[in-house]
Amino acid sequence: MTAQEAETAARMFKALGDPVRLRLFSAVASHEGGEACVCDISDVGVSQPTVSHHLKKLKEAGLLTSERRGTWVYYRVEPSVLAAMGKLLTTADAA
Amino acid sequence: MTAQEAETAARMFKALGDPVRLRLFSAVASHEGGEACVCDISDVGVSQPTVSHHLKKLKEAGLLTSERRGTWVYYRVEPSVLAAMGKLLTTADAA
DNA sequence: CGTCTATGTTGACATATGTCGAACCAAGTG
DNA sequence: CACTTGGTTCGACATATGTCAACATAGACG
Repeated sequence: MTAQEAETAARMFKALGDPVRLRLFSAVASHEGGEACVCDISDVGVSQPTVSHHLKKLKEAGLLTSERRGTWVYYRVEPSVLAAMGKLLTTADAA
Repeated sequence: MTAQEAETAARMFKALGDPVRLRLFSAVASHEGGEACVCDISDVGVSQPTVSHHLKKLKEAGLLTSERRGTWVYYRVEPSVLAAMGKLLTTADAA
């Protein structure tokens, strides 16, 4: 595993390395239709700006995408990235 | 996913959220016999104390175990934890 | 247009993190 | 016992991170 590969992969793991982000991510992933409005998942125990901040981080890490539809903003998971991380874990030998 | 579950899982993701740790972890996992002496994996571009520091973090996160055999200290991966993280990723919906 | 609701952005601040050099411990060797 | 090699711990420091309150923006709706 090269330094650059590690850098890229570490960004994704790091994004999930915060309890609030992990819960937000899980909430989006488990929500009906694979997407969730912010208002549906923002009861994680922190203030609303903090939720927004974490969602932005997850988006920057490439784990989520967002789309505004009218009043609400919907987040959905990026499936390919999920698969890549899982593979990296189960076949760490080959990495 | 409860706050406590998230806290526990996030610790593991966080541990892999640093490029140096990810490389160390990958190096141990991919090493012959599933274990590696520190001297075998310490060429990741940081000083040796830093390597030791990161290995300690990985150990605290439950991802690695260490054992001293004579002069050298050997690290090996904790397979169960790996499986748990992989499962958490691929079935984020059920989490 | 004005205003209300839903999100995002900014600024500030306390704490955590990654890094190193120096000092320290552990085992082997003379 | 002194010396060397492998590894950890300590102390310090710069930077990153998580958090909030305050402010800003985007649509909806009258």
